[in-house]
Amino acid sequence: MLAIDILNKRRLKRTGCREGIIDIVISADRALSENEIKDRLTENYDRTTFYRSFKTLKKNKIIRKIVIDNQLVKYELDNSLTRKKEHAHFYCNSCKFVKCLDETEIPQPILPDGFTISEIGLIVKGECDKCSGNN
Amino acid sequence: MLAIDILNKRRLKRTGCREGIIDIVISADRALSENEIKDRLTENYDRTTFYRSFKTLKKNKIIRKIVIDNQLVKYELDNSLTRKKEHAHFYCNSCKFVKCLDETEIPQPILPDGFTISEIGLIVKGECDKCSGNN
DNA sequence: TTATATTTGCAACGTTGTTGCATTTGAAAC
DNA sequence: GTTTCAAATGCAACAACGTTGCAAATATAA
Repeated sequence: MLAIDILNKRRLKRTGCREGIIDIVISADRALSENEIKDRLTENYDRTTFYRSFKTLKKNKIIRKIVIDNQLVKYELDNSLTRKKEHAHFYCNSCKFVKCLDETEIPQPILPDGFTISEIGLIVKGECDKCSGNN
Repeated sequence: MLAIDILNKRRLKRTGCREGIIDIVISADRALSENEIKDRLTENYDRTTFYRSFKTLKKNKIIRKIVIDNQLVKYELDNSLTRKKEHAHFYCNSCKFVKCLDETEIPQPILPDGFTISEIGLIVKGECDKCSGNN
């Protein structure tokens, strides 16, 4: 999976910032925060450019936003590109990493009549094995 | 249920800001944002005081934070005071209100060995009956 | 009424995120 | 390779959010 192909397929211009973000998210083994991504970029981009790139990539369903908390957001490759289904996320309060919980079932929400769903998010917080001392 | 009693029971000082926030959250029929609460307060408090009151009330399990999105947080009376169990929340993308989904089951997360849970949050986004045009 | 630990308000600061605008650049056409 | 033009970038400015340190005010307990 190449950043270039992903951008071309969506008729988005190939720019350094976009390619960099996509490459990093593709090769990451877990969801990353904006700063974690920024630190891994080989080149420096203006804050504005960086934010705008995220917005574009989100809108085009290339990356997916995982809201852990206000002021704490992580990004991963969109489900449509990973061919993963909707899944929950675990956040370790100590080491701050995020892990996909592929086994945990996302419930079918029971909504009042007339309500429609566009998105669902399930966040589990706690301590991972290394931080809980239970490993 | 009185704000005074809630504060006394936890040995917290009864201050205007704390009492005001608690009173508003008790009488609200849905989760409110900080600004919605601020607007309903009869007195004005400094931003710092307001934030610190929230922190204290959260820490003492009087109010509960519902993270809708980064930059959008709502508060409701803590489950321990409402005697409600853990429940999901619905957020209407159009009218921005939050509704408790008491019927929707919160799944038991399946975690790797050694992982522990402290908190779980299930947010459903979409359109309510009034905004979806399906009512 | 007094004493004291807590809370408040203010000033200052840092982060996050957006907008407008001039400049630069990617991609397509020639 | 050169030209063209819409789109993306970098910069400045701005607004909201959130925290910290500190002096002054205040709630509670003695």
